[in-house]
Amino acid sequence: MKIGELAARAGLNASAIRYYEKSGLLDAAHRVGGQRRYPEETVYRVLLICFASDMGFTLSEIKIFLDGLRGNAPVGPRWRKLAHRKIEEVQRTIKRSRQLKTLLEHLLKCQCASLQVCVERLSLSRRLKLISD
Amino acid sequence: MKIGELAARAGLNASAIRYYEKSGLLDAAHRVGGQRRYPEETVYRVLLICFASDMGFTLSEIKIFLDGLRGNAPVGPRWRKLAHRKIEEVQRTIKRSRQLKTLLEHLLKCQCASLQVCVERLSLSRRLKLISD
DNA sequence: CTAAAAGTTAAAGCCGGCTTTAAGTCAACC
DNA sequence: GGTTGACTTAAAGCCGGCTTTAACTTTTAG
Repeated sequence: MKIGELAARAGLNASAIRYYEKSGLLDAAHRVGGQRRYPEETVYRVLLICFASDMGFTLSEIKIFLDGLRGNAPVGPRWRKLAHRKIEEVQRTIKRSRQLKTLLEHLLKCQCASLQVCVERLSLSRRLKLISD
Repeated sequence: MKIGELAARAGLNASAIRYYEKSGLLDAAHRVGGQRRYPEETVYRVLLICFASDMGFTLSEIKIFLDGLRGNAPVGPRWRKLAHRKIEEVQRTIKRSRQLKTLLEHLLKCQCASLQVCVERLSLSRRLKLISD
């Protein structure tokens, strides 16, 4: 498979694939006349990269993730550490997102005199509470 | 209040404050001998910017948000449109985050032979499901 | 056989949100 | 009144994750 087909099957540009190679996420591909040729498995690997990327992993995190893959199941202390860190990060994100959603939905229909009042009513973030002191 | 104090009270660098001014988030400050002087209210405005920024708004979105403030309560069609868009965005974020959390917690304790198996068991994203076809 | 399509490289560009740098000015204290 | 620290500006730099550009080679279709 040439780079164009691989890219198309993963929904990426060829330049992104080359970038992944340069970043160490993909091994240097086998060449024919200077051109990269890929085996079928690479599609899976690239789709994994896309998935992790969608999930908000940075490329260097994805490298740790992929380096930890053994028989397609991730393992190893580095990986476990990353996973724990990510879980905490994700929990904070969820909390923040819920607060924001609550605030926005409230603001769209509220009659409060000021943001401070809304924020108090919704018991939002310490940072914004500081404001109303 | 000079820029350094304002910055300190908002937990920012002075350069960030100057950047906000240049970006139109803060009005050009009153000057004394060429130096910026701020009234107390500006602290509130900057804290609002920090809060919105924490919440994942871009600076240009924050501009819309602040431009819509009337008596500290946001209004106007531009603002309402932004709010609706943000709510959808936030919903997607929450969904994605939950999936990721589920996947990571599962991977930390699972005995699945491969990621494909995990993904199937957890009924995850279409994109990764494609992989297991 | 030829022309177009797809591949190659290194290097530069882009985005947002600042920070840093350089060179200079102002203010606060002794 | 001099030193030091906080301020000023414009411009450049940084980060990640690519894309674009330019100049070139290889493959493929007709």
